[in-house]
Amino acid sequence: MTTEHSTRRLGAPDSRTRAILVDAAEQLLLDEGYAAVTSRRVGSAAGLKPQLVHYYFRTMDDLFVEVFRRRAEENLGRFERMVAGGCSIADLWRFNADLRGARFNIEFAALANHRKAIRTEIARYAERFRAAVLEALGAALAAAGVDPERVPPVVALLVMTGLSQVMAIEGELGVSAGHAETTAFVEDLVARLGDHG
Amino acid sequence: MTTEHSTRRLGAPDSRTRAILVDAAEQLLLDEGYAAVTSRRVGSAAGLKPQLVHYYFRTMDDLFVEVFRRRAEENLGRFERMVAGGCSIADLWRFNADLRGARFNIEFAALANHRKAIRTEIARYAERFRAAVLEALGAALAAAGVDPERVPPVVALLVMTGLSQVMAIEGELGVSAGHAETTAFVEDLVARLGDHG
DNA sequence: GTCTATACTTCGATAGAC
DNA sequence: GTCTATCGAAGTATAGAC
Repeated sequence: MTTEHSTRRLGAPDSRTRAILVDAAEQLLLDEGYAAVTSRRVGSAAGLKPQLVHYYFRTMDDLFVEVFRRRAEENLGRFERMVAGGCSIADLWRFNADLRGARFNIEFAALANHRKAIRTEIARYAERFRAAVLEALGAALAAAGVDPERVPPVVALLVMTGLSQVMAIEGELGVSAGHAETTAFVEDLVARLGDHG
Repeated sequence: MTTEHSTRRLGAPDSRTRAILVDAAEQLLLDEGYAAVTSRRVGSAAGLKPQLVHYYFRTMDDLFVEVFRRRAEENLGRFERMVAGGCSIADLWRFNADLRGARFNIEFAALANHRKAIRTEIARYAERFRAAVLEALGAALAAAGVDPERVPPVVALLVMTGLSQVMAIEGELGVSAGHAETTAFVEDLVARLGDHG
């Protein structure tokens, strides 16, 4: 994460303990927000001493970046495997509408507000993911006979992303008015596009 | 904020100093994220002693709730004044697409993740605001001749909200691919609807 | 209404023993 | 690789003088 060198020892990246710490940090982040991810609480949640966090990660930011990166890579991998087998607009919508990652995204968006290293990491991933989805969505829309002049794929992508994001955030707050209706609307639209292709 | 009573003194709600503290807290929240909103930093930013924060607010949560509530009321007031004079779909889109509140929303969405008092406050406001916008948007869509059976107003509302939200979050990260194109698309659509009505 | 003083907790991080 | 021990900084909150 950083190029400065210090005399401090650092644990191996493939360590089992290290993975456990990342698991604990991710769980804390999801359950209680990023402010709860402290070396003491991560250690405790993992059943280990907090100093081990500093043995495996130079700083807490390094730990956050690792939590993010691990999930991002996993997500990107899943997406690429789905696309490789050929995928419909409905598949793309379902992948996108997965609520599992919503809280995760909110926390990291907030974190990115004031932690430079994390913002950089998120931006890099967001662009990679964006490009991958755009390519798949463009192909799927073309197959469904949608004129890209009339509905640019990138617009459809942003609408799709925005919809699932806003429903996820509101869902967490307990506000769900119109969600069922909107989901039904999108699924109907997507099904009709599927019939065409 | 709370019904427990303690012996501690509390400053007047209409105090000038209190307003300055809320200003400072809001600025810190926007600039550096909610984790930066501590009694020490708020006091320092306001040029006052941190203990004054505790004189005006029983807990830091009370301060957060006040920051949120003040802005929410102001926002709702502005919206209602706009609607009172009659408003078009374009007006609604512009109001919604105001990026100024994006960071604010992200921070509070993250805060709501783990602070019950704040979540309750946000949910209450979100529902009020949602109802107000829905009413205005429903009327504007009807005036533009949009069939509510074909495009339910609540769906249009969620699309609108989602779009501006996702563009705001990405914009903060420095990811802006497709944003200009999407904004142009929406503005064109909205203008065409305006011509009809 | 604002201050000093202070209690107590938790934080990130490091050094060095085993 | 994991532990004990420890530092200094920062956090929330309260009591009481002025």
